[in-house]
Amino acid sequence: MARNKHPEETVNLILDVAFRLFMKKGYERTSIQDIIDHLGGLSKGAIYHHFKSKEDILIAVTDRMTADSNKLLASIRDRTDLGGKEKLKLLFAASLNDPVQNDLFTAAPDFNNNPRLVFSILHETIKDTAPNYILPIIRQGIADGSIQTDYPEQLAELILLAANVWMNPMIFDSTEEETFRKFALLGQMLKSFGLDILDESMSERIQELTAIYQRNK
Amino acid sequence: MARNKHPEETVNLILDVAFRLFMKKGYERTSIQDIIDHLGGLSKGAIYHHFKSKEDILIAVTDRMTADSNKLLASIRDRTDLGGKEKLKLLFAASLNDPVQNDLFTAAPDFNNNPRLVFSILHETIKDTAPNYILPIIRQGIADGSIQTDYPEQLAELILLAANVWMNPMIFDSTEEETFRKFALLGQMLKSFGLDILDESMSERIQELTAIYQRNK
DNA sequence: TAATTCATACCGGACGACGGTATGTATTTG
DNA sequence: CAAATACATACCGTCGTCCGGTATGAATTA
Repeated sequence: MARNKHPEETVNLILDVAFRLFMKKGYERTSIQDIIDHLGGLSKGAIYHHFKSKEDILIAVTDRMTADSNKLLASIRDRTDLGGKEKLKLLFAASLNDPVQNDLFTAAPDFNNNPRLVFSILHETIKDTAPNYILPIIRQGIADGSIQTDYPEQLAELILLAANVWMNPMIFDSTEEETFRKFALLGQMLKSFGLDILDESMSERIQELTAIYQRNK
Repeated sequence: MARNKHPEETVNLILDVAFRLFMKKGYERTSIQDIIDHLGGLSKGAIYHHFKSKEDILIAVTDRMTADSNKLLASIRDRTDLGGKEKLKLLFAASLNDPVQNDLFTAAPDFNNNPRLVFSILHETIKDTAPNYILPIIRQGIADGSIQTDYPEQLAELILLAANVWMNPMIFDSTEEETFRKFALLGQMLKSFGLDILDESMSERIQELTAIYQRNK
């Protein structure tokens, strides 16, 4: 393979291929050789020139996955025209309606046999998304009176764990019906914290995503 | 190593060693050779005589871990002298006060770098414990009027996910303070579902367990 | 403009460790 | 005593990683 004048293209190619394979076959069952075979001529040396290990590729892949999502979260978090509760609601809606969700659910990653991926999501959710994106919003909500809780950090974690992990139909292979019921219960729980932020259109949307996943898995 | 007249002892030895290593180093970073080295003379042949794969050992290890716990859950689930809500409360108390928890938290498994273990817990919680142990109790509670919900399956999952995974200080390396606050928020959430089943003594107990973990990790 | 230097993209084989298997042997069991 | 079982040993293919080497291009110098 000829030397690429724009090495970032090579990096992106490797990440594209690795992403697809990790999602389809799982991290542990994807070998470096598998990746090479889908690289169209590039070699093992190329991979280890750009990444220091297989684990390093996984980290880059998940980083790229969440980068866009985090940008969306940050843009809502940093708005100055909304109260805390409004931001939370918008955040749910915007995340669900993000068109890239369609791509992800169409890809239908096999999380059921993907300990590494699930672990990454879990870890990222608790250690990054909750404290850096949800917590500031909740704090704002406390300040402006739209959210009441004595445990903002924990509320951020619990909400995200339920919404990001438990509600994710790809992780626990939920049917449309189950997703609907999970969403309803999540709504009740949020309401009990004074957060009446889920609505019918969101429920329909997540059922739609579930259906996409079930069709393509 | 001489042939053992009681092969179950060999099986248990293998499981003991594997358990300790999986907890300390994580599943993926524990090699078959590591296990052999701690077996006191036994060889690879012995392991592969009793287990068909490394994964198989992990399954046996986790099965043994949850067997006792499940026995406790079943004994409460099957009592006929208690209402649904009372059973739930007793279940929380009994699980926390089980002395084997001290051993586990003293062992201080490194879940932070243990995707397989965390995944196993997550999977077992949702696919086994929730439907087989919690759900029947919730159904009973609905029947006897002590629990109200339209989504018993989902409530069982959500409660257990929060209590078993989120609240587990070993998984997210919580401090005593964080554990206390998580427990308080969990209590609020349960109360919102009409389940005022957490009390001060449980809070103290889980803080005690957290302290044990933090000392030994 | 041509020659030189140097960093970097990439190649491809070697290596050790890994999980797993085939086969042999001693001991127990029925 | 024969079959089944408990283990040992030698070995296999694959894996992730490393590393010496080459090709290419950009910057520097002449």
